[in-house]
Amino acid sequence: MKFKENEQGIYLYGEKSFNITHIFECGQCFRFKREEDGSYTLNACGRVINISRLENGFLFKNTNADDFLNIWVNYFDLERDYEKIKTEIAKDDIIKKAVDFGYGIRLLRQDPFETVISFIISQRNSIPKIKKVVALLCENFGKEIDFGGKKHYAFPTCDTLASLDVSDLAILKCGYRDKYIIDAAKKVKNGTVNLNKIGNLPYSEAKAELLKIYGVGSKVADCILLFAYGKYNSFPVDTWVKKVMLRYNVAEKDIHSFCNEYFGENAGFAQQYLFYCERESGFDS
DNA sequence: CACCAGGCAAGCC
DNA sequence: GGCTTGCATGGT
Repeated sequence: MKFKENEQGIYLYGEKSFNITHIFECGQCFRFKREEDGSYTLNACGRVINISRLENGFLFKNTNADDFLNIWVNYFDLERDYEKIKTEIAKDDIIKKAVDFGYGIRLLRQDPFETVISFIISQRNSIPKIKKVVALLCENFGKEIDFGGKKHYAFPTCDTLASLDVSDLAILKCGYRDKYIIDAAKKVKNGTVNLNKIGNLPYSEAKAELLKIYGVGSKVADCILLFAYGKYNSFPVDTWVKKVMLRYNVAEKDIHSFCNEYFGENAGFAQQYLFYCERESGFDS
């Protein structure tokens, strides 16, 4: 991981496994906007940055060396060797093609509470709809952030959401998920669910802690463990992944055991390449 | 009109 | 434990 600080921000270079389209469009994160110039504006960690692709690297605007080292290196998982992971998991033509297609994916280290709420919203929703609902949630209940002459909004705090009533979320038009959001915020606030200890728990215990939340099931818990806590043996199974696994001739009930055996401790990375390729490329024969 | 979207809880057995 | 059904909303 190599970078330089300049008057515009941070220039990241020499990293093959980094592509802003792959990172943001692969369905792990919902608070970004693709600008007309092809750059991406990201809202995360209470900050707003803009990332654009240059000839041999990427320019991160609205940051500096301190913030980059303290926040964004961790958020973008920049110290991990993705070339090595991709080589290890590319065991057949299906996963090889998916890795080639989404070669620049990185699994982000997102905020646990934001990830819990976002993936509660994600259930039985399309990604564009999820982005709309999350944006409305932030605009209505998040703290204002100024960037580029525009107003942006941080993700609402747990305290703020825990103080609301289900009816306060009617403006989100998120359907039956409104009560799940309130339940999650209240259980995190009163300590029924401890998001701080999950990172130190083994996979199954960490998952059990998340399943205490009304509206969090197996798939949403797996997404939270993978996208917020870096539990890379987690393998979320949704409708797209089920489609891919049909090509491996694996029955739905056997997907987890098969993938943990086949892809090993890096199953979560494989899942994300497969999901992105299946959804974006019309991979079918 | 039907069917689907990064599923889940509740009610059965 | 597994299987079935209802579920809010918007897009195609």
